[in-house]
Amino acid sequence: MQLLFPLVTADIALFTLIHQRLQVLLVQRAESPSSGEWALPSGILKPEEDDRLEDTAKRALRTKTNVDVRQLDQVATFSGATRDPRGWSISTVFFALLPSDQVPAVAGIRTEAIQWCDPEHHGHVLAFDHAQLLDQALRQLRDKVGRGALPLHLLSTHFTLTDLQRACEAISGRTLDKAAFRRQIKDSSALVAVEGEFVRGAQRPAQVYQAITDFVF
Amino acid sequence: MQLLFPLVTADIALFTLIHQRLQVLLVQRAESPSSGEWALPSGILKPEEDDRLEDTAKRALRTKTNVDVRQLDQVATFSGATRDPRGWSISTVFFALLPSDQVPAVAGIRTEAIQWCDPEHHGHVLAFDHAQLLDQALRQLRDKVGRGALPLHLLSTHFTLTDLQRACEAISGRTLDKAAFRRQIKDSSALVAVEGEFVRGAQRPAQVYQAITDFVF
DNA sequence: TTAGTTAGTTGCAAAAAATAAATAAGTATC
DNA sequence: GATACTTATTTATTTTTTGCAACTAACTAA
Repeated sequence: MQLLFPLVTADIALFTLIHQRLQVLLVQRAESPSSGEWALPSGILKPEEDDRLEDTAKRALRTKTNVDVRQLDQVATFSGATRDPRGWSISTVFFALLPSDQVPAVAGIRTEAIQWCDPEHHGHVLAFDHAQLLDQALRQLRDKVGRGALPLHLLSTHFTLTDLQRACEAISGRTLDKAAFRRQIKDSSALVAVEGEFVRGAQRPAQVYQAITDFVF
Repeated sequence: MQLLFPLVTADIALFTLIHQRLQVLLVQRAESPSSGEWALPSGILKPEEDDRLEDTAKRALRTKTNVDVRQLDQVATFSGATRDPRGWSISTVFFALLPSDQVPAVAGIRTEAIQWCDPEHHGHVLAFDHAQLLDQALRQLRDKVGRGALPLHLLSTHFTLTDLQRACEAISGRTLDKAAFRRQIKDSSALVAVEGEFVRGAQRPAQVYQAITDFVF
């Protein structure tokens, strides 16, 4: 069956850090088509409800995974007659970052299961062209961080510079130099030290930082 | 009136060089809404005709301006209930580059006029949110060239290194250093010299270059 | 006290980028 | 034909950025 109008969806690659590893949230589809297969969380546009496609994405995430995100980055829009068996479809892909302490444990309605997976070797065959969508989302996240953007949304509001460096390393997939990393942060002036607050361990206490008030990823 | 389904369009910012200046193609709309106002060339998705949104964009450009482009770069997708008076709409924006010797002179059907304009100071109030779309297209072009991509599609198949440097300067809006520019080109190895072919003037002849066969912008 | 651990800084060499200068190869003019 | 002029192309020099290693700081644990 061919639809007169295209199917319009918003898909999200939601990233988090678990044990210093970058993970992406996948859901097992509960409905046809591709029921039982794994995919990115996805929602169909509801013009009466959504102001913009960003809202479709947020709503989908809330409905299927009980997660609320504020920051969304648009990755790209995929379109065509064959990428979804229901017919001509348009999917705008976003990615979002979530601190590990907000990791959802409960599946939403109409979703069989949700799971955090390694975005590169997720071990599932993904439905539709979602493998490609995820690839591109991951690449865009890496490029952005590689160009100096600080993925603060992966961390709690208060964090140490080592926390942040570990996050960047998890994203880029390689270890970074401590001195160079701190130089870069000094230059960006996107962080402020929280005076008098430290994280203690079996070593010299680490200064706690937070984002400046008007920080944007 | 509110549509049940969103209006889906593809919009193009078509750039060229005229007298060493970067220009973008604007069209004067011949139909409602916003008839008479200036805008980016835009077309409505026809699922029966278009394989992907890229095809919608190419078709729109062909129809309205008699221009055929091969390379398209996706910029972003804009969406919302209020950006187009016809109702909930989705516009995926692309940009393309065209050599100045393929500049179209004739307006297509359903277009009152077409005009090459300075993309930053085009002197028109643009319809819908097209000023924003154009801004973002220009920014993306600049970023890409700033990261080392060579805008060969703005030039003829044969060109000199100075031609190419002028093109990059027109895009970035500042003068570039000759030595550094040539080093960058050597490193990229995206060009090959056309043996024995030179451009002559009142000076030392300039070596002619062309893109390698599998060049991608 | 001492060993161990991570935080944070400093110094330097290598690499890269920006700037300047020199050389090359032609045309136009005297 | 010599000289001036113009732009192409390369070479040299300086400055800035980056990568690496070492060093000091400040704590805990034994």
